[in-house]
Amino acid sequence: MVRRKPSMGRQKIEIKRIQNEEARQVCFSKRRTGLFKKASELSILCGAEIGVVVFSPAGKAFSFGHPSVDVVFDRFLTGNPHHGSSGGPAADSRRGAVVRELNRQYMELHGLVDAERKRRDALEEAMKAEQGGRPCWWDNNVDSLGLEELEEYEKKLLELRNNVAKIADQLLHEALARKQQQQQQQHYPMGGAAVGLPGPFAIKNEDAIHPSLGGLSFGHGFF
Amino acid sequence: MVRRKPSMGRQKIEIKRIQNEEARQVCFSKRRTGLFKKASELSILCGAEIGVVVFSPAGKAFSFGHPSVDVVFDRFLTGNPHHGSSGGPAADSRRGAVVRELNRQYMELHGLVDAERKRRDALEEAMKAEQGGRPCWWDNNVDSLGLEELEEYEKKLLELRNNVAKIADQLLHEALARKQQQQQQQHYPMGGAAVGLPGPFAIKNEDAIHPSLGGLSFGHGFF
DNA sequence: GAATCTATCTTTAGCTC
DNA sequence: TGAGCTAAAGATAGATT
Repeated sequence: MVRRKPSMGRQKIEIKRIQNEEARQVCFSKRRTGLFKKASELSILCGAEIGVVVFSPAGKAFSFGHPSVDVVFDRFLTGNPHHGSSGGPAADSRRGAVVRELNRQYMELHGLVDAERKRRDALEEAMKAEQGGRPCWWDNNVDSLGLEELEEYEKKLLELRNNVAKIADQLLHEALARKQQQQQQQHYPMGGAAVGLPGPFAIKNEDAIHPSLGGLSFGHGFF
Repeated sequence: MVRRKPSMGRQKIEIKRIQNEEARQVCFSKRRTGLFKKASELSILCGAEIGVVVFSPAGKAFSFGHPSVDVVFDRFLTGNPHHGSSGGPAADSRRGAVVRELNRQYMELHGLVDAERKRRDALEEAMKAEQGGRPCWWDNNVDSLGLEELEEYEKKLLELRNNVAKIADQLLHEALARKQQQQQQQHYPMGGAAVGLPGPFAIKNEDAIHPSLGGLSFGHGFF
């Protein structure tokens, strides 16, 4: 009859960096799982929105989010005032820098158009006065030479500004979409608890992001 | 002698939304604290980088990060391949959409400038031929009427495009900087554990973001 | 390395102040 | 509203497979 080892059970540990690399890796896996479970429970129990990102020491990324990391981070970054949809007034603050600069440059260019228009008008005036009201044969075309195009430019520039505002607003979302493509969805069976997440949860493991790491050796391969 | 109630102790609960609003709020506070503590321990024990954002049901944001939420999220969003500095090649992909669209619009406008230049040249040619080489008295000024300005425009537009590219690249970092100003640093005494985080940790509570909520009443004030 | 086990440590539900 | 209490629930260090 073998003396059943009664197991020391869980031992108290000091919260400081674990020196043993293998033990550190095991602890990382266990606690990362536990952290995601806690996050999941918090979001379910209290209806809170949560985003968690964890990078292993080797740089591998894991994430948990409800309703999704992307939504939560976007809301965090844009200072979304409420549950409201993004792209509303909150988006203005995010794209504020771009639009402000575009407005400044637009006003500068608009000033040039205006100055050009005035100069042309004055020139036409002087011309008519000197020639006694008899116009050059191509006077009818003079407007199409530059002013028309300049005004076309001005219009285009306005469009440009508006487009850039929209694009700036989409910047983050596109980046996030790219991320989602690169990520494989990871199932969420959790230790053995089988909580069964009811809502649109998402746990991701970004394997595909750092393909170059595959060739590097990190001791025992800490991810 | 009053019968000391022996306390039922912790009761098992089902992981589903807590209906009682007050109980939900209490649970949120406790578990949020616990979640941040777990995150902190994970980052210390395993040297992992972690970012956590939690929105209370009322929309108030809390965050924990090591080394900081901003760093971790930026790394997550840009797909930072390693610990490297942000703003490197990864930033190109982030601003790709903006720059691509600006290039498209720039090419369109450039086409207009070119067409205008050709039309003007042709017109001047025809004019000279018809008048037998005798120019209008203001022929010397004709070039300054529009073409010069158009070319000025073209140049400005190029600057605009380059500026926007730079600005787009700074978008996220500016948003992050704004966030940091709005946030008050919150101490991290944790329940009563006094773990004493040694590194550059950061727990934040974004009180200042939703001043308008101050006037709203959320039942018992769920934040 | 990942899954399992178990004794213990840690978290927290329900109350009280 | 927040801090503290108590005891049961839950997480996990260490060891084993």
